[in-house]
Amino acid sequence: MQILEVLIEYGLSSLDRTFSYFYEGEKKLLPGIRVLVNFNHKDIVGYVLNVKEYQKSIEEYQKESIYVIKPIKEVIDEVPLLNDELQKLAKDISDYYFSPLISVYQAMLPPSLKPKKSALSKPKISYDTYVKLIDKDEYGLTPKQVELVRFLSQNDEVLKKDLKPNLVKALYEKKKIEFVLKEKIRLVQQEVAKTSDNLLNDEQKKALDSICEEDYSTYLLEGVTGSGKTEVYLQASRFFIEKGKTVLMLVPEISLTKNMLRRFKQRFDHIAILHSGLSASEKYDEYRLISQNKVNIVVGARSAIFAPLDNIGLVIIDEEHVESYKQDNSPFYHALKVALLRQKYHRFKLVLGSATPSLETKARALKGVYHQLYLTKRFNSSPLPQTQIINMSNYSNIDNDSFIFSKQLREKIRDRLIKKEQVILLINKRGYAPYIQCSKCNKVIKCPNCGVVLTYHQTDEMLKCHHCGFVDYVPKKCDKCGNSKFYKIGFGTEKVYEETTKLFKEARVGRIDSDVASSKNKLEEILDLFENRELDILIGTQMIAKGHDFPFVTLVGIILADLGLNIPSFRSSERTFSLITQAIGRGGRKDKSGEAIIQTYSPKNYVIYDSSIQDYSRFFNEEMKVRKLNHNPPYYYLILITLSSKNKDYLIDSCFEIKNILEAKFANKMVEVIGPSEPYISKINGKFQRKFLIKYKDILDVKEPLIELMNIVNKRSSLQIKVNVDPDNDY
DNA sequence: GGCCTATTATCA
DNA sequence: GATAATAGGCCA
Repeated sequence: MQILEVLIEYGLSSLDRTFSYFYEGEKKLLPGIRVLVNFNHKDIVGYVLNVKEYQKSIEEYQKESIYVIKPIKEVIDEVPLLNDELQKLAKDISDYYFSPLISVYQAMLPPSLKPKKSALSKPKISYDTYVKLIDKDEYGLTPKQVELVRFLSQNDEVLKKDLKPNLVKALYEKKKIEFVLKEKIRLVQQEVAKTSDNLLNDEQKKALDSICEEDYSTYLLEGVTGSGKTEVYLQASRFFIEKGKTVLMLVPEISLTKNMLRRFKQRFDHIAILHSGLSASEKYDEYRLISQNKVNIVVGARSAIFAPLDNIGLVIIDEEHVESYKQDNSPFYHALKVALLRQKYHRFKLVLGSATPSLETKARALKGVYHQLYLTKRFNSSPLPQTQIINMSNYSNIDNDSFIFSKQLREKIRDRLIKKEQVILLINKRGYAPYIQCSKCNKVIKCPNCGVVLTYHQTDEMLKCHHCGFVDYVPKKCDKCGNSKFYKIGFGTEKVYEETTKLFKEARVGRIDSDVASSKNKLEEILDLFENRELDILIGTQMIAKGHDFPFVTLVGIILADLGLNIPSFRSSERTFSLITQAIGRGGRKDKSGEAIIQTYSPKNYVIYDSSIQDYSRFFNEEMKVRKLNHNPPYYYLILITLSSKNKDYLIDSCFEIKNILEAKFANKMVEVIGPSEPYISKINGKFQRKFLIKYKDILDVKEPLIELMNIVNKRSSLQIKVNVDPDNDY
């Protein structure tokens, strides 16, 4: 008799413990398999964490147990789903992110293998039948049969469905051939012509040599747009593959896997792809290819960090600063953190590539935790675009026919249209949140308590601080200049498109907005049109700023750079800097030099200025001061706690109770509790939400108190808690 | 009291 | 997360 310690498929912190079931069958069960069990009157899937063998009978065991133990209903897997490393990794992630262990397993595995009831109806392994010759004696065969036997003797194994069915049948009956089943790989990869390595410049060579050194550390490869980071990735990959190691290549989003995959296929074979754009069956097949050691390179997005590769030599995270590496639902993991955790087992090289590294990464590089590598020279030495900042609060700069365009931008667009060159117009609408600005002195209304921009809520026409919870009416008069008229700032792509077509009637204008972005085909279609110069002007949000190469773009216009600056998040400056820097880098490749126009109400703001001159170090130094002042990362670590309940009063009461509990626990520690405050989305599915932000220096000060808090909240069925460690946003 | 719905405890 | 047990609301 075996006693199984089983995790239940429900990803709840209150159920983040094992339940015991027994098994009296013949098989020797192993940790890491799935079983079907009855849990509270329902049959669901469980994940076996531990197996204990007993000589005594279940009746005897039951007598000593305080629980009534049930038998499992079914054994689902013969072999463990995950290797030793990944089983341990799941535990590390669960501990770090305060998330249920089962939800980590569910995040790690493809849909067909997830420890979840729904996985049972997901695609299974698909097989192809191959024909194999076992007896080449042609005696007594018809001419057609002889022909097939000879063909098969030339070819080892041939797909059965490619051959004539009756001939195959006849030869099978004469015992000339046998059938072999082989796992089918449903994702069809396009063939790509091979290319040889590009010559490296001195900086690239130095970076490559460092990455290939005999140690196991982490590198920040800081390289401006177009400095040839990918070529370094490729040649470093070759080094590790030739040593018999495997390589994991992460890119921030699905649309960028395509490009990166093509680059890798030009040099290598045996590559698997992992990202959420694949179908469940494709994911399952790619996953098996990896775990059976049939590939030595994996290219993918965030979840590919869980690829069951063995013997990893190199992990590359490209565009390290991009927020999509952080999952924003349970288990809230960040691919970089997972990579660092995996490094403990594999001792691989970790390379973080970026033109504008996250402040956390850059700070670590400067401290010597990561090794710093630079690529400062652009490919073909093409110059960076000339950049001009336009002050939109100066009325004389604004075009007479439009409030969106400056005179300068309109003039330059007209010039490009005449020259048959292309224009990109960027609307910085990331994490869009409307705010209020004085129409006369351009003062943005901020929170009197914490200086964060107040968000305007259309529904109740109130201004709210998403940092500390402050709420106020829209002021009658500006407290700086006494003016009584305010702008609500927050227009979108539609408005800009409308104005553009009005001002430039002859231009062919394309627009990428949320409608377009949700349909993959439509997005590609518009990008293709622009690439083929069938559009003159492309309008869009941040998604047009990255990845794509448009050699005929000689002008980039940033419509209102402040939009991203004034969102209530500690990362808004970092994001805006990165976006503007990248957008400017889009213009002027090849032989044509480019220009960029940045329209803003805050021309003196360091984010705007530093990005206009593409000076990351300068921005880093300025922004670090702000982070230090406001106790934000990388000076403090953050944990975002969201509490929710159907009962608003109960929620608010509980929040203050919790605040007291936490403050008592954190007294005399370097820990701050901020809140409760209203999150930007304050009501979801009929449940009200409030949030706390915990700022701390040492996780050991926070760990136990938070676990206790979660236990307290979990005892109250009408109150839910979500804990997000290292949140990407604090609103 | 009886019926319906909302809330809460519990799962091996 | 899903279910059964329990509490709450309303009517006759």
